[in-house]
Amino acid sequence: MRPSAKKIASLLRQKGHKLTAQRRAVIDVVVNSHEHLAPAALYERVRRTHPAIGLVTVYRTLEMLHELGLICRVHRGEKHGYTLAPSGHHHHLVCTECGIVADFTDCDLEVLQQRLSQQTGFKIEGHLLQFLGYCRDCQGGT
Amino acid sequence: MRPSAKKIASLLRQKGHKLTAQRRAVIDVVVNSHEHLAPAALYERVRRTHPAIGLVTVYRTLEMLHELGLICRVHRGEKHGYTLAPSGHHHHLVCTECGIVADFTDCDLEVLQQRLSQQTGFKIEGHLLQFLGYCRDCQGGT
DNA sequence: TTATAAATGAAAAACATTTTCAATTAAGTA
DNA sequence: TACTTAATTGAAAATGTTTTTCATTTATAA
Repeated sequence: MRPSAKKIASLLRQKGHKLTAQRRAVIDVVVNSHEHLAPAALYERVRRTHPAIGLVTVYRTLEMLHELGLICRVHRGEKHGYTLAPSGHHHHLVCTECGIVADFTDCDLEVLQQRLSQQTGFKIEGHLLQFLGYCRDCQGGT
Repeated sequence: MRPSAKKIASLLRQKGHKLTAQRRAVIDVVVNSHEHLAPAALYERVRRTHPAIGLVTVYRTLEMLHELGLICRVHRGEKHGYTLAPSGHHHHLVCTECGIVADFTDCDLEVLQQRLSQQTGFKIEGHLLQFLGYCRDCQGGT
């Protein structure tokens, strides 16, 4: 489930953060975008409705949302950006062309993880799984 | 199989690249390190045997090796670095503490990939899979 | 209201990476 | 071996990204 802007806002306040106009604006952009956005791109979008916002504030808000687990980082070649985090364990399928993100939850890596752990002696804490490709709309053109 | 420095060197020349002392030095460091190294860290190490090398050259060499598929990028939180690429399809198990990398080859993601492709209409071109944890040596301390 | 701690924005600092360009050099050829 | 040439190198500058600093503003609780 993708969380709503309202839900995120109330969570922020629950955690003792102030709900400012700037934060609302950032949250709105994140919630209303299905692509993942780099801080600079997000900044540009937020400026449309909130021209006075500073890039620093975007960075700070993203960091905060990330710490609260409300957004997550997406990798796309050398670049990366953030996208809304649906509740619970999940992964991304990312379009390399337009950046749109589809979420999925089933990854079945427990067996593999268990075996790797035994073979290597590593204490495994997490995994990074992401598929890259072209979404329906981006398959035709270059 | 981890490729040897010699093998990498001959591959470079095969591809029409010159084999300079600087490149040898970078390759040696990569081959003799089981951690993944950020460009700056690699630069420091190469300087021990080759003090006159420039950071730019390290960047350029890494880029070249990456394009040839001889090294690959490892993610570690917000940071990233490069490590030697064993031949063929493989993935990494990375120690978040010391950066050491263990490789593994079996990931069994074809079934999942197939299903995701059908469900979403994405044309999937690749995946990013990596486990993060603590290696045997780094499990004790903080 | 008012008090106050948190948040903001501008500017500067800190980093990371890329570009430019003149000087150097690996490697093929005579 | 000496020559030629295109590739490579390193310093410096340019670019881009992220963080820090600090004075000012503001959300929120009393």
